[in-house]
Amino acid sequence: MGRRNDHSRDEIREMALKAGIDLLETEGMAAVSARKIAAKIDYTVGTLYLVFENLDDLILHINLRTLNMMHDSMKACRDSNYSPVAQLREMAANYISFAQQNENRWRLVYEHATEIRSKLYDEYMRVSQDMLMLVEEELAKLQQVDQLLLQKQARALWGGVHGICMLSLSDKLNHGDVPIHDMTDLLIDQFVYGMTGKP
Amino acid sequence: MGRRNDHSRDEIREMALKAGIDLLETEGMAAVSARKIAAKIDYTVGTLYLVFENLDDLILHINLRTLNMMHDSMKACRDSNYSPVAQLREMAANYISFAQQNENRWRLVYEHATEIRSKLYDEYMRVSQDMLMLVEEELAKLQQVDQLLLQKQARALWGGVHGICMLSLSDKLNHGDVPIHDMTDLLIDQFVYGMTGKP
DNA sequence: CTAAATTGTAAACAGTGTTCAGTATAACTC
DNA sequence: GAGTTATACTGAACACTGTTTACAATTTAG
Repeated sequence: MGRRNDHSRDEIREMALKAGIDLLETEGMAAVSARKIAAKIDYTVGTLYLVFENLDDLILHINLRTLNMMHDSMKACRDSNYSPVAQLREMAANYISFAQQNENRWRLVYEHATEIRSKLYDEYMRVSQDMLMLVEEELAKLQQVDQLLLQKQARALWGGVHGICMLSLSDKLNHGDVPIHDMTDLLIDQFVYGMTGKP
Repeated sequence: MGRRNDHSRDEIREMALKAGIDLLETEGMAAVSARKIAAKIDYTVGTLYLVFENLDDLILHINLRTLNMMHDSMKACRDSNYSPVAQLREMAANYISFAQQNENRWRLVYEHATEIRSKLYDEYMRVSQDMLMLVEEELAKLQQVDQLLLQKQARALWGGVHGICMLSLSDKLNHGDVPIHDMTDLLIDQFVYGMTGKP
């Protein structure tokens, strides 16, 4: 066909990402393929490679958007009326319900193996860091400790919430009839109590 | 070539699993393909499908072996001289070092999406359950609580250890220079202290 | 010794990510 | 306005993937 010039590079990028996300949400992770995305936006695979380094690059962009959504959602659930513990519980509930309602997007973030250390990866880190900061913030209200311990605590606690979420989704942990929120609440309560000595 | 009859079905199964594990360990998850396994054991792909339902089935068998190794390792690190907390720390350290030393095998267990609910899946559950029992056992020594709470606690705590391990391996959490063991120790200590009220 | 049952192969199918020679068209130059 | 260059895009190819199946070779049974 040759030159069309229907859309700018950025427009094609945006269309491709939207198409990829749509495929991911409606047909699952395996459906996110170069040819399917290309077909959806009415271009050929070659064009996709003009706009993204490779499929992994495209997927990393999708994942970055997902991570940002998670961060925004966690940020939006903050309420100054909550006690720190109540706030942490709320954020965990938020994290879990996002994962449940957007399972494919959530899984792609954590199950897609990515060996590349690109600029995208730094962005990954930054957003993950930002999410942890929200946790640190609440933990800081409960005690007077140095920055390093605060970091450890936040990572340990949120790693815990993440692990419970992960294993529950894949049903590898939640075999019994224990609701997920019960477990995160328990984790947060006991962790905080162990931290402050106060119930 | 036709009929050879060099090995029994079970022998071929065993050879295929060993070859798959070897490929996994030396070349990574992506290298575990039907053709590569077949080539390694000097049979064709068709034979593999005579012995396994499909590649997913084969991978599930590999994962089951990995899970059993993890369970055995955790069981072997038990020592009656340890206090319950020390024992939990030790088991977490064991869990993590296994994951670090067998990263590809560990990742395949938790990152390979498997939708199928086969007999293999029940085995998966059983072994996971057995691992959690080891945690429950230690927690039971620290307090007098009903079975349900004990289950919740074990799942919450071990979900936590798992999450920290997972995120650390993929470097999505451990961006700072916080050692993994520090975080699991912190998690365990604070969790247990929150549980018992004793340091 | 023949016939049947089993064992394994080889090729095919439909899909995947990725690359690239070639072409159609827009944009620029004269 | 014609000719040229640069750009945008295609379509076909390559090397892979999982999976199925017709067929051939060999063992076993009768």
